Amino acid sequence: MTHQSIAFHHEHNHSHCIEQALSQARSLCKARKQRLTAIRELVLRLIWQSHKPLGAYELLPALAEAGFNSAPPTVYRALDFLQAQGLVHRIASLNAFIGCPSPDAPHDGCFLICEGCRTVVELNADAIINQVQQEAQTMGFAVRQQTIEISGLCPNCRDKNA
Amino acid sequence: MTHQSIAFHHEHNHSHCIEQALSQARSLCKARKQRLTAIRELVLRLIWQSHKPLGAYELLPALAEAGFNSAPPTVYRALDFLQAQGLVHRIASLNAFIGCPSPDAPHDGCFLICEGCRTVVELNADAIINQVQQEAQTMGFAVRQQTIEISGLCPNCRDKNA
DNA sequence: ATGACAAGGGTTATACTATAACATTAAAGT
DNA sequence: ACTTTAATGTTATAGTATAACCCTTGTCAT
Ligand SMILES: [Zn+2]
Ligand SMILES: [Zn+2]
Ligand SMILES: [Zn+2]
Ligand SMILES: [Zn+2]
Repeated sequence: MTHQSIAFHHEHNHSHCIEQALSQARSLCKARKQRLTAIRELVLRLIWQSHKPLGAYELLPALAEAGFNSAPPTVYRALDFLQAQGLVHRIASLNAFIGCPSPDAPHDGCFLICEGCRTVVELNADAIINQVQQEAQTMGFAVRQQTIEISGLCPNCRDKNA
Repeated sequence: MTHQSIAFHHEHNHSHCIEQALSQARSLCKARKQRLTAIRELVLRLIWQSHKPLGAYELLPALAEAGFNSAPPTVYRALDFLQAQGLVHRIASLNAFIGCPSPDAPHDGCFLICEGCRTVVELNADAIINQVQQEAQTMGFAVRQQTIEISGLCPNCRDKNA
């Protein structure tokens, strides 16, 4: 099992995913002198509850439960921060957010989105990104950002449907 | 100049783009026994006013001017039809719609989006799509749909900024 | 310490995007 | 003509995101 595909294995030790994400976030923010406040950490933890992307409004009830203000700006501010730090990605085709498993270096994600179980896996897709760069270059186009979101069926759901 | 990149050349004969798109749409719909009604054709024509994507709500005033009902469902229905026929694509990262220059065969577009002039070009990106297929396959993932949207600067805007 | 400043968060309102549901009209097939 | 289906009109509402303003808290220089 590759590191990337771990999310497609439903029985993996997910608390490890959560703890690793939070630990990485803390050390990254510390190194960058950015403040991982209580709200921000909570939002990050909520997003990492699973490998399924969450919409901003799905986060609000949990913020309310935790005693924070739960108006939209609160969660969008936290999400903006987390995105700026590369800790979460926004999935444009779903209007939803997913934790980044490798936030050390800033990058655009490349996502496999299962339409069966809604699990999302972020690929290390250098090959795709290089291919895109190449195509763009022949058009004289200077790439700044890439949105690459692939929908379909993960191995589990594909087998079920077969 | 390649066929693909024509939209990046601001001085091209755009009425030719429009007429070709409409003529293709008429013949495709006829062949498929689908009705390209007045509203649908108008929406398609509006979208082809330029090579810049339009939001659904940007179409409403023109529909009103033409004497049609201009409530959101009207334009979304037309857009749904045009998308189903492959005549327009939705750009998820912009919540906007763009005409498809090659609607004969159904496909997911692969778009270069200029952040300077907002012009969008659809690539014939078999190479990218094959690369994506390959990456997905190694994960056991069955691709159904691809969202590939590249933002950056077109040749013109890149030169201006330099 | 203390004050000045910047960053974060609370709060209200609103903009923007998209769809549900049901009534009415127009088209197509018999 | 009659039936049936597809398209459009209409009203209401759901879902996503941001503007603007104010107050609190943290940061930092003095
Ligand atoms: Zn996990
Ligand atoms: Zn990532
Ligand atoms: Zn196309
Ligand atoms: Zn441009």
